[in-house]
Amino acid sequence: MNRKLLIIAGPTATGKTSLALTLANKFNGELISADSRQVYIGMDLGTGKDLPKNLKPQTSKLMWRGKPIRYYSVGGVRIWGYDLVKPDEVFNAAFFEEIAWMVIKNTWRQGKLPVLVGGTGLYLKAVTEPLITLHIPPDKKLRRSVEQESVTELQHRLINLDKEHFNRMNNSDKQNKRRLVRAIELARNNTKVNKTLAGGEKETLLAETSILKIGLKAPKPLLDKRIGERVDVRIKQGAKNEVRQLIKQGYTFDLISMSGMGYRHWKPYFEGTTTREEVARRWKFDEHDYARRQLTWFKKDQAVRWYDITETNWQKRVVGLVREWYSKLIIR
RNA sequence: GCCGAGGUAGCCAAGGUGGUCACGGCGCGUGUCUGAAAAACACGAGAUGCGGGUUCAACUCCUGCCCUCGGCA
Repeated sequence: MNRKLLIIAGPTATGKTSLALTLANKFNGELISADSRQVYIGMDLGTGKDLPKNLKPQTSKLMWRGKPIRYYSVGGVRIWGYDLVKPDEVFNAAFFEEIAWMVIKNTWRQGKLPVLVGGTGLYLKAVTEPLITLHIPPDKKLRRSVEQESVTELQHRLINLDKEHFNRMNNSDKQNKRRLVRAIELARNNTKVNKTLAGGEKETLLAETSILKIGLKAPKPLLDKRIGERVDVRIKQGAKNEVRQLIKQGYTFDLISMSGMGYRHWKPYFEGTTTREEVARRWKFDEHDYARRQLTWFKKDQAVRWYDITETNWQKRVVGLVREWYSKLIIR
């Protein structure tokens, strides 16, 4: 077996998608966007889907939850991972893992190279690493019943159920209600570990797959500048109207999909308590912080081959690296 | 020029009968992360306009200067 999977990671606004498209063209690839926000239908400008205007999605024969998975075709290259669910539907890392692997296998079947590109660290990890607890589903009833409880109450609840788990958590997570609830959820379901990919298929596939991870980065001041410009462009292109449309369609600001940047920021604006300039400002600040957290996440992955996009010829060097990897049978 | 208000971190901003060199928010920096992850959470750095006086002790009181805002001229 000689299966290959190319991964392009890095913070927002470094040009991941454009690099991925270039590489896909050169190496007969298909893109899979690993982005927790671009999965929503109708959320385009705010999430920064880099698509030509008026490009319509196409339906594939791959079925997920009874519906065909959509993809876009840009200059002959397919982009998957966009428009997977409606804004009020549930989506998460486990779902992404399922879909991503369906697409990856489909791409291989055609003799092509899957290029997983995105900034959502957990989603990339969900595809490339065996994550056991990822397959324990959320317990809605439990979540609803404890959502009002304080951090201390939740801590006690977890300590009673699984003291070891609590002790294993770090200080930050111990004070994070969302993580505590999830831990409680796991403690109550620790026998129900089931796998979405039957029979440990994912592990087998991973074992015979050669993965190359490329990371893009830029000095923070430059990155912040690019982020600022990108936000301005998206606003100019009508990010506000996109939100207005979503509201008109009945989607509300309390949805998870609407908690993303470029959406939640408009809430005070529509309520008349802030200006468009202020929205832009806040949006940019949050993007800065997001980029920082993405970097924090990816930094820990020793396998990532980093490229600074301010260095000359970085693209040529990336292409060179990919070519070498692509032509060899297996690289370890 | 006169009257009034005020000058506390990059920005907004609390404070007190003078007494561990000062609340908080934003921003900034660092980190956490296994079904919400563009979420959620943790940690950190940073300040009393300038000078003089009173006092054991002043950011807090007095005073001169500089600056800002509002009103009057």
